[in-house]
Amino acid sequence: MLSTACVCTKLRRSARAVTALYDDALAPIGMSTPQFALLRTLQRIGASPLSTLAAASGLDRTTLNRTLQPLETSKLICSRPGADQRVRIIELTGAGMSKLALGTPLWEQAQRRMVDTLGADRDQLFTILDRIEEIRA
Amino acid sequence: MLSTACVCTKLRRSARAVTALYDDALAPIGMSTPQFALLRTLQRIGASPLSTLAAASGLDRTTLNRTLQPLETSKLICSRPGADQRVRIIELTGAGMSKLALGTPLWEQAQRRMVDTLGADRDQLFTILDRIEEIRA
DNA sequence: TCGTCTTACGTGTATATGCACCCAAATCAT
DNA sequence: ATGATTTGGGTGCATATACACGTAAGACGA
Repeated sequence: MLSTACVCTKLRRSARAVTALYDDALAPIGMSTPQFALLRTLQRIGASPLSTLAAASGLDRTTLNRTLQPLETSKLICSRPGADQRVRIIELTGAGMSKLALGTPLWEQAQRRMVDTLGADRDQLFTILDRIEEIRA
Repeated sequence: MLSTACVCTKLRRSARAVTALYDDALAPIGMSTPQFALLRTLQRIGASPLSTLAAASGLDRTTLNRTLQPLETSKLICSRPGADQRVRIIELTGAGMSKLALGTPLWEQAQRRMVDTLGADRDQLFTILDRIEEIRA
């Protein structure tokens, strides 16, 4: 593989590699990393409007909507209108929580692999990535 | 946006942010960052079989095929069979080279923005990402 | 040389991602 | 109250990404 000086290409490439690792780990429960990450986020913030969940995830609202569709089809999440009839509340179902419980050790396996590989560089990496996430202004 | 301990989520998030920055910069020539990166790679390695270009780019062969389609439609690249009738040689067209010339200062603008933001951390970041790219083994 | 194995590709399918544009509900100013 | 504005969502479209599967051409051994 050619080396690149392009920060964007470099980051995209590494993200793909890491995604493949986590996807492999999650394969037994038939979920992708973005999907599983969504369940984890929902668990943390609880039932929330679509836009709130999107903001929490750092995803575009429309992207989130599309990502939710297969999860709603497989009943891992459900949605209902809020008091404000415009909002759509997204919520974890019982099946979703079970899936989370099943997937967590699988996710931890990939995560441990990364943490071990990164060692002490992990803090530095996260610090740099924090800065990078704020760039688009 | 919620913070996350997940290395995968973190990397994907930053990659999206940086991609948006480069995409904005490249908007005047109507190309995405992955597309432009492909032209740059082609320029570096010259006319090559699909699989060679895929390996150089660190992309799946089938992903590359799909990414090439709009570029071939807009005549920025062309393809022809090689001596070995199985291979498909991908090549930059004149229009492709012109587009590269037009886009390069735009790409440099985004790249400079990143380099300035990262400062001395850039080397460390690249070193860490190099290690990360080798993880899936 | 004739089958067999390998290699290079293409396509079907599915998810990930976000912009432009549209609709409906809530809010606000007059 | 009512018309204008803002806010929350959904969809069409396009690209990005890769796995599974199928096909054709080259390579190679018996």
